[in-house]
Amino acid sequence: MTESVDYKKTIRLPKTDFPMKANLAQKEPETLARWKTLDVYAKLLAKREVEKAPVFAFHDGPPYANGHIHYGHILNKVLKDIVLKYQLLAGRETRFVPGWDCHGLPIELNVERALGKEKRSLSKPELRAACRVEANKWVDAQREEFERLGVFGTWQAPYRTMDPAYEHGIIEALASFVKQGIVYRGKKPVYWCGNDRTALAEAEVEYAEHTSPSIYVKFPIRGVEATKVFASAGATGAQTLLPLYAVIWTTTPWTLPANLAIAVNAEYEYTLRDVGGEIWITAAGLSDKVLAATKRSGEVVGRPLMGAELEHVITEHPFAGRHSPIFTAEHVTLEAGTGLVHTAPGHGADDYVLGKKHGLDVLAPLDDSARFTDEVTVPEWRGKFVLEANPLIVQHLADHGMLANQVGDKITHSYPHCWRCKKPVLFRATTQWFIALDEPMKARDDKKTLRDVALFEIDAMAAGRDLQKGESGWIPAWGRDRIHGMIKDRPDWCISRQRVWGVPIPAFHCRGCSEVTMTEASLAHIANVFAKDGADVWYSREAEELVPPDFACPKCGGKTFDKDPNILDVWFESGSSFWGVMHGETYGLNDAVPADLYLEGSDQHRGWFHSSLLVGCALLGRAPYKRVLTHGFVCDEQGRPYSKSDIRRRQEAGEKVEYIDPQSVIKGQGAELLRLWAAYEDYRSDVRYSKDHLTQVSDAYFKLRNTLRFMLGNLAGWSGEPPATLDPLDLWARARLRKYASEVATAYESYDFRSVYHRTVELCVGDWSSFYLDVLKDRLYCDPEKSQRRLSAQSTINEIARTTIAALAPILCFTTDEAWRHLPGEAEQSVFLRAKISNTDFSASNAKLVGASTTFLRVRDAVNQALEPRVKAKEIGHRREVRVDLNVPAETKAELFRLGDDLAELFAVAEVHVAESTDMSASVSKTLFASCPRCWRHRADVGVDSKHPSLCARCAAAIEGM
RNA sequence: GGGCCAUUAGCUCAGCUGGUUAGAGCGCACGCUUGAUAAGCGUGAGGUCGCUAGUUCAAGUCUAGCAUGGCCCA
Repeated sequence: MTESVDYKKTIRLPKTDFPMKANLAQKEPETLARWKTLDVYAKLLAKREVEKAPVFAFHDGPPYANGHIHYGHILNKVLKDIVLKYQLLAGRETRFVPGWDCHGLPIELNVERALGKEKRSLSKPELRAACRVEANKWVDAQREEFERLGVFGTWQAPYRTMDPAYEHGIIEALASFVKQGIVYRGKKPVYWCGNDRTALAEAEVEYAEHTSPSIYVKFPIRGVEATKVFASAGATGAQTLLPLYAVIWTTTPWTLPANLAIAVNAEYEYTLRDVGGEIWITAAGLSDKVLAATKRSGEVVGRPLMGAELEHVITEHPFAGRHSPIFTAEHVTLEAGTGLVHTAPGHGADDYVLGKKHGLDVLAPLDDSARFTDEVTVPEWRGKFVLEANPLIVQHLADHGMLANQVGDKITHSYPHCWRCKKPVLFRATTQWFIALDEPMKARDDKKTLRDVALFEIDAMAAGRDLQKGESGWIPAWGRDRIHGMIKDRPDWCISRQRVWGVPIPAFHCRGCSEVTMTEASLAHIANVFAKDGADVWYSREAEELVPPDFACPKCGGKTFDKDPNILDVWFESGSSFWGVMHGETYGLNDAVPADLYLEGSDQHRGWFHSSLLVGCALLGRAPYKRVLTHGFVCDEQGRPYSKSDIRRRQEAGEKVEYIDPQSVIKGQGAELLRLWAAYEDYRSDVRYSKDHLTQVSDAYFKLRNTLRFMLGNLAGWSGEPPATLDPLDLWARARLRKYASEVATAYESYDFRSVYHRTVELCVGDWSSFYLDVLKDRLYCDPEKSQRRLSAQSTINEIARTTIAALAPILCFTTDEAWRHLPGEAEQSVFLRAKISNTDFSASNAKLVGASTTFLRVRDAVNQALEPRVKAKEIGHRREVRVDLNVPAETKAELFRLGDDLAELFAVAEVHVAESTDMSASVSKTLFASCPRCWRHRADVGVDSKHPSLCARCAAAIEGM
């Protein structure tokens, strides 16, 4: 009583070196270096191999090797890494071979821009060499940025679509299509620059104002065709004897020689109007405008016709001396023109599709410099550059009475121009290579088409073939509808591009007879050449050096050839990745086809998933993957795309938005936060990103970190000694933990990472921090060091810490690695080499125990509510000095004691008295017990020990034992 | 214009096959603690479940349309 003892020194407060402050930006690189030194990933893979662990075949979709990584890349790679690390911790072998898409236009354009004028003097091999350097530059940059995120993978040996081994795979994939007999050459309109004599990609076209002729052209409808139209319109009398014309509008007179049809919309109304001696057909809604533009007036004749009624009416071409039938098409609108659309399948995309549908020619009577060829019926126009021919054509129409408006009418509109020479471009059909979607595949017994097989595969995956029962191969399930619609409606695959930086289409053109040859055998030969020397040889060697031995033109027996000038569509390249990378041993994957999982953004339903599926169906006869998981895009708080360029555009438009550079986040706060962010958002739709989100993620991070820290601190000095028996509360905690573990495993298995996040936060906040750990403090701090109850608590905390760290490891790989090393006996280890995530069964007795806590916490809430006003009123200082009187139903009372018989301890109050009653109520008052100066509890047994008259019995014993 | 998707508290998410006063965590406000302290605990205020019709005894949950936003096409 007289002595004043500093009891604080006799209690065991948490003690750990695991710091509260994370200092991630500095620690993460250290952890990465440590992983490298320990060779953690390789060791883990070797371990799984020794264990003969099941393989989870995971395939990386190659990002384009162009520019630094942005949030989309980060989201994608982190999600992949979470899957990968989970699979590893779940005991499976998962080798992640990262890849890059290295060929293609953007890199080629970058190189050209950098070279400037020099470009023109560069040979193709030189240009390709420069592109290779450029691609490698970005591969290296992105590799560093991806590795910094903590992503495991064989970074020292990635795949690149420009690797000879990979190029070999591409040619083999192409050979499989040839084998199926579905590769053909055909004509298709592409953007074309007549000045540069080259095809242009979409990205090479710039829109600018341009003045074009504006002409209304009359297509005569004669004889029975006219009679038909008049009859449908119910027109009678003298007017039916007048000349009848379908009137179209165009701004490109030069495409008229290639006109083969007229398109109308089936659902629009069309009217006949007598404009003074002749009758014009136009859409009803545009009729007045057309008359105004042509300075005419006139009465409506008969009743309006639906576009559908005009279908198959045959008009006459105004000068080419052939027919031009009317077809219906959905692309016809009432925005401008006459509602009747001049259709030249060789000069327009819609026109091309419509022409295909009706079996029209793809007529494009131009040469490479956009001059008319001899196919043009009017001799004076032949050899003329099309834009120079324009006025001649207009005059010709006028001279022959086929022009409805005035010579010289103009329109200024937005028109595509060549990005390089700035001249207007045109749309011109050229010969391209295609893969037929609707031709029976020769190498198949059932003769199904590529489209048939692809659609079948999409549904087989949706039905969960290759998977656990009830699981769909499309995650989320609507992925099936999306890709199904795209495959169902897509046209034939145009696989050729008129560029240099890519894999050539290795076909040989016979100099003697122009026959083009590309066979399975020739491709097999080329594939081997490429495997050895790379595709560059196509440009550095002569055709004769590239053909197979004893090769001759199958048609004329010729021996001299030209090389096909086209390269493959890059989607064909990346679509072949499962073959180039997953198949065989090149990348250490042991023939892991089909892959268990592809995981990319939802834009890839049109891109990589799509092309991979088509290649898979030709090459394997099935999809190259068992599952496809898609994620959305990264958007800001308003839901607008969060990309540097988008934000810059919006800033220029005066919006108040800022772009947070991901590298600055990594350097400032650490990559871990971005990893947690990726797990925290619902990736199935677009995910949000902003400073506030980062703050929120950071708050959650520190909550988790501190909870772990507290647990680690309370394991200080614990020798691993197990208790003889476990305290009921600890039994509850273990049951609760098991429930959590099973939920987490289920969540990971179903790729539901945010559920892992939410479950973990709920657990740490709701169960551990505010209840379990809070209650435990008294035991941990004040009990004798080796008391059974203290050991029971510590061994349970050890379980909890290990399970929680393991559960978070796929997401918070840096922090969990650090925390793991602060566990007793794990200082030199890595969480990835030691921890496992397992789905332990959650038994019925466990469920009952966990259920009891619900009751308990409900009663505790009632106590808290009773307490709150008394504390607010300053009547009670702390719950430690509170006596609780409970009235509860009998069954609640029984439940209450399942977590332990010391309710005062569980409620963290001085005393609890329970009485039975029909409903529940709680009241609080001040206890009469004295408080123990060591443990601060108010207890009945304070002073029972004569040696320590101020202490409670437990504390007296604890002091004695020291 | 078409296909697919999203829209529940300030934020991130739960709400299963339609069924009592819509939940959690964060944030916020107020209070407690100072033996997890650049921490911890408690209490509380926040929602006409995007809008409009409809089906139904009953709709956040089903149907249709619309709006806003996204991806992919045209």
